[in-house]
This record gives sequence, structure tokens and C-alpha cells, in this order.
Amino acid sequence: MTKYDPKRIESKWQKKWEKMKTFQARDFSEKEKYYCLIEFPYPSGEGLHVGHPRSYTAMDIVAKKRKMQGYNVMFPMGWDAFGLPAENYAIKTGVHPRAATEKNIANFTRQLKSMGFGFDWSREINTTDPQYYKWTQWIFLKFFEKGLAYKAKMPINWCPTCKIGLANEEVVDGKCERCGAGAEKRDKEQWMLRITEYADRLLKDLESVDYLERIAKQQVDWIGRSEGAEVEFGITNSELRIRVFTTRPDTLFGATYLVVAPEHEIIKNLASGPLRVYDPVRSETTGRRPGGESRVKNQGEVRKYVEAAKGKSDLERSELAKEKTGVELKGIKAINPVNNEEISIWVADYVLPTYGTGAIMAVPGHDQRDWEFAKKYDLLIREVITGGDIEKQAYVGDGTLVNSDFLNDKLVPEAIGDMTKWLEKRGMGSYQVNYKLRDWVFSRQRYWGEPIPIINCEKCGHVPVLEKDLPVTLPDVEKYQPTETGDSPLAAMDKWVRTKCPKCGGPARRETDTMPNWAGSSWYFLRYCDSKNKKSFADSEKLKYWMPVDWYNGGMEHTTLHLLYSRFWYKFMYDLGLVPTDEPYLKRTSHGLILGEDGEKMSKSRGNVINPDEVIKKYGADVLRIYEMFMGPFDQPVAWSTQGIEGVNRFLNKAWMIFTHQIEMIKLFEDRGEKPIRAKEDQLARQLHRTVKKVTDDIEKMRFNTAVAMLMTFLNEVTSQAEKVGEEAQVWYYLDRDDTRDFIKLLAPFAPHLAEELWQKLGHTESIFESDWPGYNEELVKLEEIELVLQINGKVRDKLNVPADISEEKAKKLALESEKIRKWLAGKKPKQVIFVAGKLVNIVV
RNA sequence: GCCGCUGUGGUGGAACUGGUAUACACGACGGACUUAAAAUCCGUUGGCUGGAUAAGCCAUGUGGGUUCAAAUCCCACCAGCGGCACCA
Repeated sequence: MTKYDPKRIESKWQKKWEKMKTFQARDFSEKEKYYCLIEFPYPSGEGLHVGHPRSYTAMDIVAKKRKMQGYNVMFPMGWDAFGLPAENYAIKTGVHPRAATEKNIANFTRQLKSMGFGFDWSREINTTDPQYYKWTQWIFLKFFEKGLAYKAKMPINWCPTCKIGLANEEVVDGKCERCGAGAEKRDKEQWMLRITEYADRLLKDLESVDYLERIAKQQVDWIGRSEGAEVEFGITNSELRIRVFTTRPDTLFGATYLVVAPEHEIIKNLASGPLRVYDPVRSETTGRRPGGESRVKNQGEVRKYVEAAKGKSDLERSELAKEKTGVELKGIKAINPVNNEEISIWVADYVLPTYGTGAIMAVPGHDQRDWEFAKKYDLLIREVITGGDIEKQAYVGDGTLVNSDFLNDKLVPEAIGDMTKWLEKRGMGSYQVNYKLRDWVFSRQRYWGEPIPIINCEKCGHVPVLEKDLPVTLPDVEKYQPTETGDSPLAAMDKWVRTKCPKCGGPARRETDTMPNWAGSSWYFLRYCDSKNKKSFADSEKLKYWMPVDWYNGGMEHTTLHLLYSRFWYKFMYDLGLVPTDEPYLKRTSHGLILGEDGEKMSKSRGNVINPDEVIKKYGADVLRIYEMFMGPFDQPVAWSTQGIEGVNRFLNKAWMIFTHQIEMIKLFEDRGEKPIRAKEDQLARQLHRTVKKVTDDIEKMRFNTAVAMLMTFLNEVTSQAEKVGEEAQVWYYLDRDDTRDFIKLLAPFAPHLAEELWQKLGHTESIFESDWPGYNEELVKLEEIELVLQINGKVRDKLNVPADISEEKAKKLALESEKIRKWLAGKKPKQVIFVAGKLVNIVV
């Protein structure tokens, strides 16, 4: 008998599968299609992380099972290769991101191929390939054409020392990661995508797809729909107005002050000096002087506060909520439209510019944050809803209205409706649906991304690059560092920047911003359907055949951004008639992170990184695959265990030993024209049927850990029933050809190399993945006999072996006859006897 | 801070819609084989009382509740993890 040698069999089958095109998907096959998708990796310099194979193995198991179930399966792979790390590496070393990326991809490819995944490599894509990003740019132009791409002034992180824009990740504790100087917010003209236009549908259509509950929940919350009213407050001695959004227009009589975000335009507009207005065509800011406005008296103080807020992140601003700060805009007052009361206006950084209108009406009596703020600054707290004690804290519950004129004695829901109507009638406000979701900042002032295909012409404004001129390729630059003006390094490439306007032919300048990493990943699953198409992003017939994705697995960390962005792009394309359905993914699941042995996130600096290459070298890919599935519940984070992997190694060695032996024995019998013995047939056969059922079901529910446990249990059963038979006292495992075949099939998606090798030893010439998935007999799965539990007051007192289908009457009778039960009853009369079929009898005394 | 999730032996975890808590695996301990070690095989293994493989009590983060019955449902609290829009 040969020893289990994963190295030999794994590379052997990997080569064979590639040669035989075993896992290639066929366009327009008559079989039903099944599209399995995993998030394509960013090919980092560190190589494959043991976390990657967790998701890939899971979907690989699904894909292989589906193939055996007769589907035409597509399970593609590609590279999400634009991104910050390659660029920062380039800044440090001068190595072109393209070169670094190519090298990393080669390494990733080697690593992935050594795992035995059934990827269809013929469809491989790479977001940094001009033939790919040509279509990313093309889709952007569609957004531009439809008015969903626009420019707006948005804050970026800015390091005043390095004079460059920073990604959020590069700001650590409010400081620039490179030099340690305090990072600031700085306004910059940015390309935006109007995702909010789709907020409604992104929310509603979640009902039509099968996403894991917590994934759908997180999306719903991220979109954050709320109904309420927008209310307009006038300002004393001014034509300016402040609009606020509130979900509680019923409390308007209790609004005793307003709070605006430090970024709110009213602050600039009420300051002395010219009103600054940005001219998008000329890319500059010009001054305009508003006439006869009132002025804030404590401008110095306000300006200082606004400046300080620039150095804080949104996170800090809301985190500091315990100690809320603010400054009153002295000398001006707002007018409450319902009662013409003059109320003070404050600026406070706990109000964020990005939500609602960037201004709120404060109702300290009925909002806890407002209440704390009012207590601190000694502002009026007025009760307008009964039911609480506003001296102690804000009352946020239901109740009837008081101190509210025409709303008095009404209940909250009615008051909301009445107030909204009242405001609408007088033009002071309106019913409004508000979303937390914000438009998507689509510009990056970076090198390693898709150039935004826009040409800025002095005469014509923003002009799209002609379709025939796509792709706008990334030019080589001398420096990868963003420029001191905050523009991308492309801005320094004068030759590249200077071009002609496609509309008027006059001199014009190229857009130098690039797209965010999310761009390429927002539509990659479409390109897989037709990855080599030169005429369009993908052939519409092929899209019709393959889309939508049947099952998409990825990380929880992508739930709100990537998942939402790609749904948005897809819906937009659906509206243009470019894709066949209105949702891209039928089913979405998530995997948990793999942590280091210390329970911490794996990272170089912690020194707890496990390299999959080393694991494969020591144990083989099949062991790594099964260990990653066995280590814990798939959707939860689990810590790596070097010891735990030993158990899986033993399991596969045992499987190899048992089956190579038994296959020889079966052949021996068959050669002699005898039927192999299958004594104890009943027990083992029933166990096998149970195993088939459990593994079949568990894969669908992504409960891979219990599926593996079941495979182990079966093997334990096989060994425990083995006997020595014959003259040479050979071990006999009581498995005939059919049993052996079925078990190997169950093992195949988990340990494809081992299973394929055993399959061949059984005498098959075609791949095991061309065979069919085993079925089971529901009758044989059922237990014949059960252990009936006898309880008294819910405590187990005795157990009886009885037929599984025992009747209620008989079970109760047996229970009361039990000696132990009689002892516990001690002559007392049972009050109640409860019978649970197939489980227990509980006697209540 | 906001949103989402998790908490069960020495460890990773199992327990389907409330119904035998601790499957499977790791580790530990004892034994077999071996000159020895590794590997392999067999046995024991939640805690406490007990000579016991007799009997019993206590255990699913903490405190309460619902129920004949709670790891599972409800309320409050504690701890940890993920996301928070320019990391991907």
C-alpha cells in the first residue's frame, strides 16, 4: 500500500484538470447554468493570505457540488489590481505599479493554482488592463451622459506638511501617517456619482434577493431611509434661510434653538467679506458680494471653532458627543415659522454636513443630545409631549401634544401629519424622505487608477472623451507622489494633460483625477461572462445566459460599500437596457475573518501571519482546504490553530489508508467473481445515507464544519466495525463498491485531489467531477430506534430504547412504569404528562 | 458615538423550528507497539461530592423574566469582534 502523498497527487491532478479543461464553463450549454462568484482579490505584495482560501474553498465546494449535480458551472477568477499599496510601494521604491502588480499576480496565480480550485482561468480578468478599464471608463461616460456623474466640492484629508491629499487609511489618530503632522479637511472639486438617485430601489429590491439577513439589514441601515419634513427657518434682518430636516415635525413648537454644522454655508455667507462661489468650468473660486446682510458679531470665535472642527474626523465628532461643544452665532436669530419666536443659532461639530441639510432644529425636551447641549449652555427646554419628566432627561416616547397651539391634545402620529400639512400649506416646509446614504465621491488624486475620461474645455466645460478614443490610458510618470496642489501625479504630465476639445477643437486639459478602486469591481462579474470581447463590455446574449450571479460570497466588510456600489451600477445599466435583470446577485453570503493564533487580526507587525504556501508544503492543499472548512462556523471569525490542522491531517491519512486498502480488496473479490461481503450492511448503509443527507444539506447552508464532522463520524464508524477476515487476517471494512463510490463523491468537493486519485483507483477513467452527486433514501435516514428521555419537571431521570415511531399512549405508559420514575414520583400523582414525539416524556408533579 | 454580530469544557466548536447540553476535532492523562523516540492503535477526559463505569448536585458571559421544559424567546447589564463612506 502506498503512503498518502499529497505532493504527488495534487500536482498531478491540477495539471490534468487544466489539460482536460474540467472546470471550464461553456457559454450557451444546454445544461442549466450556475454562476458562483467570490470577490476577486487585490494582488498584494504579501501574497495569498490564509483568509483568501476560506471564501474560495467554500464556493469551490459549492461549484464542484453543482457541477456534479449536473449544472454548467461558471466559477471565474480575476484581479482587482488598482489600489493604494502598489502606488505607495512605487513612491517608496520607484518600481512601476504595473511591474509590481504583474509580479504579484504571478505569485497569486501560482498560489491559487496550488489549492486545486475549479476556477475557469480562461475568463481571467484584470482591472488594470486597458482592455478592461476601457469599459470601466465607458460606463462612467454613461453616468456622465445621464447626468449621474457631476462635480462638487467635497472635503478631502490634507496633510499641510507633506502637501498631499491623504486616504482615510493614511490618517492615523487624526495625524498624517508619514510625517505625523495633524491632518486637516480641505475642500476639493471632486467627481461624484449620484447613487442617492437609486436609494429607493436599492432599498426596496432587497426584498427580491436572498441575502443573509444581517447583510440585508446592514444595507438597509446604510441607506438609512427616514420620513419627516424639511422646515425653513428665516433669519432676522436677512433674506437668507436655514433649512432643517426633522423626523419629528410634531415637536416644532419645542424647537428652542437651531444648530448648524461648522461647514454650513450660512456661516460663510454671514461672515464679512465676499461670498465665495466656485466656477466649475474655470476651476476657480470667485467672489460675489451679498448686499445688506446682517453679520455675526463673534466672528473670531466662530472662525476658531470652525477651524478646529476641520481637524476632526466625523467619527471623532460624534464620539465626542459626551462632551458636546458649540458656539452661538451672536447677533443673529432664527425665526421659528410656527410661532415666530426668535431663537438662537449655534454651530456645533456634532452636526454633520453630510446628513440631511447640515442643520438641525433642536428640541431639547424630546431629544437626548439636544437636551444635554441645552443643559450645558443653559438653553430653554420646553415640554411639548406629555409622558416624561424633562427636568431629568429628554422624553422620546409617545404621548399627547401640549404647548403646541393647534396640535394640543393630539397624539404624536396625527400631529406629525397635521404639522406637515400646515407647513406645506404655507410654503414653510414639506414632507421629505431623507437618506443617510450620500453620493459617492468618485475622484482620487492618485496615479494608480483608471483615468476619468473627461476633457475640460474653457469654452465647452466638461466634455466626455469620444468612445473611439477609449481607453484613456495611464501615462508613465516620473513621480508617483501626488502634487503639492493636491492634484494627482498625472497633473504634472503636461504633454498628456494638454489636448484638444473633442467638441470645439480648441485647447483643453484632461481630467487628472483617477477613479477609486471600487470602480473596476463594480461590474467585473459582467466581464467574466465574455472577458475577451473587444466590441462591447460583454455580449448581451452571453449576459442573458449567465446573469444574474447565482451565489456570491464575500467578506462582511464589503457589505455596505462594494456590494451597494455594484448593485447601483448594475441597476443603472439595467435602466439603459445593457444588462438583463435588475439585481446582479441572487444570493449573497459572508465568511468570517481568520485570525492569528493569538486571536488577533493577522498582520506583519504582529508577526502572527500564516503563509498558505508553508501549510501546503507540510500537509498538502486538501488538508488546508478541509481545515479551513472545519475550523469553525463559516460566517464567524476564527483563530488559526497549528494543532487543529493535525486532526484534519490524520483524517485524510486515515481516509487514504482505508480506501486504498478497501479498493484493492473489492477488486480482489471482483476478480474472483465473488460479491464483496457487506455484512452489518444495515447499520453502515443507514449511516452512509445519513452522511449523504447531512453533507448535501450542510453545503447549501454553508455549514461546512458540521459537514466535515459528519464525514469524520462516518469514517470512525467504518473503522469501529472493521474486522479481520480470511486466512491472512486481512482487515475488512464492510464497504462494497457502491458505498465506497458514494463516500468518495461526498469527499470530492472538500478534498478534490485525494478523491480524484481514489476515484481513478476504483477504475474510472473520467474525472469524478463528471460523475453525479449521490442521493439518499429518506426511509433509511430515519432512525429505527430512539432513546426516549423520561423527565420529571424537565429533569432527565431515565432513558428507554423504544421504536422511533412509538405512540403517545404507549410512551406515557412506559414512562409511568419505569422504576426510576416511580422512585422519583414517590407515590405522588402527576399533574400533567407531556409527550414530544420521537424525543421525550416529561412528567410534571 | 451609530449600525451589525458574537459570548457554551483546558482549546476550536456541536446542539435542526424551545425538548437528552458538550457531536466532531485539538490538547491532556493512562495503556499497547518500539532498545528508544516519532508515527499509529486502544481507553479516560465539563466541575463538585463519592471507592465507584452506584447515586446525586452544579454548569452555556452576568442578573432577572416567560415556559411543563431555555444555550435557544423577552428585558437589563458586561466583554469581545466587524463596518462607519479615500484600505480593499
